[in-house]
Amino acid sequence: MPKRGMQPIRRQELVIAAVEAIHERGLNGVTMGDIAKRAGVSPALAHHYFGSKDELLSATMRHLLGEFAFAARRRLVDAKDPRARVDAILEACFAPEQFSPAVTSAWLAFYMQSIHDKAAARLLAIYLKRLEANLRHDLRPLVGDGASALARGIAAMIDGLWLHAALPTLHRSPGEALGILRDYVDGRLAVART
Amino acid sequence: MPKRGMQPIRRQELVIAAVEAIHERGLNGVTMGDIAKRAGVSPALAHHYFGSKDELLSATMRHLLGEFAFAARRRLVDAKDPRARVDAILEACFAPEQFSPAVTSAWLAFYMQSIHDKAAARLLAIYLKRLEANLRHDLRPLVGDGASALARGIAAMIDGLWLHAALPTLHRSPGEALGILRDYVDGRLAVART
DNA sequence: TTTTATTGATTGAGCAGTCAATTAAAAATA
DNA sequence: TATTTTTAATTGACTGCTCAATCAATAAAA
Repeated sequence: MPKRGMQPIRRQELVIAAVEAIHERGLNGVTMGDIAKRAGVSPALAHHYFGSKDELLSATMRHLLGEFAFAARRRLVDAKDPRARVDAILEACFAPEQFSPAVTSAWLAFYMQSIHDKAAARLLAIYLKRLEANLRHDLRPLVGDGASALARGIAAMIDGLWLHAALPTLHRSPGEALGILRDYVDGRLAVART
Repeated sequence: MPKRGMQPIRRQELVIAAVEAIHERGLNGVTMGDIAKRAGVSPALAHHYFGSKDELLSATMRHLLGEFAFAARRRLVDAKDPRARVDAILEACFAPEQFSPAVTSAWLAFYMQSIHDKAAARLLAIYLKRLEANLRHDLRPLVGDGASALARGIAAMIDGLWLHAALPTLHRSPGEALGILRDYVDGRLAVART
């Protein structure tokens, strides 16, 4: 039952299925069969559209990076002062779209992957550098020289909170995570004003 | 060339080799062959002493948990006031023994594993709960009701800093990580004293 | 008739786990 | 002390399974 123009639809479906499959089985535990089954197609079709498992996983990673960039940009446009811009970034990190269990653990799986995979490391480094640069830029007027260290601290805490949120045993909520992050930032800003 | 009494020695060697192999190949990418080769024995011997790959990896996880508990206890004995006790825990997390690239990425690999593996999740939950309970206990006299949230924040930041330290692209140092953590704690303590 | 979507069957590699055979130390026996 | 026996360490060869990747065949739309 072939309908024309399926390519972009199937690619999208497979990428989304990959996120969920990674959540269930882990990045290396997942098989093309898992992903294809979830997308409702045959494993052969996944190969047809992506050429290889590596390519499909790589596309999945780019998809996540793109979604986050979009969420952050959307929140940044109507944030005027530096403090609001910092908050926009924090909110983007814990918005429901970004923060479903499946999306979070796929993100973290790619973090782990980039420990020993150069290609993944390159993609992730771009994302992390940009995130820190944005934070540093907006923090500079607020804390001066401490901006760089604070940006690194915030970036680290975001990832730590994601990591803990991904562990089902701890059942942490996004709201709680945001609160902890804001307390951190407020504490540093208070010290800087002294 | 069989020498008697090799069992404990080989088990130890294999566990340490497993940590390094996990660092290079990831938890699911690693094979019994990788680990055995690094330990200088045949794959069959690894099976002989551990029965299965799962058992070897589980023993490796327990090894890491045990080493950390030891490092923390050692630093806690001569920490007198609450603030010194908090610092003892932070220092244990970033002490050179705990903080080699291989050890850090093996830790994180087990974090990821426990997203979809019940047995790993149980072990890790015990560790995390105990860490947070210790922090909370020592923070209570310093920040009162905020102790619980601050303990969670510190635990999250520790793991985030580990995660970033494991990414070779960012080349972060343990000293920097400790500085960021201490700034966080100091900021919150200053706010609490107000 | 051409092009695109789709799959079932197949291949080949890699790997966990098994087993029987080998070696040498230690213990038991003469 | 000299010997035989037992026990532990160790491995190479083998088995069976899973999975990524390929390909030829089919079906429908254009």
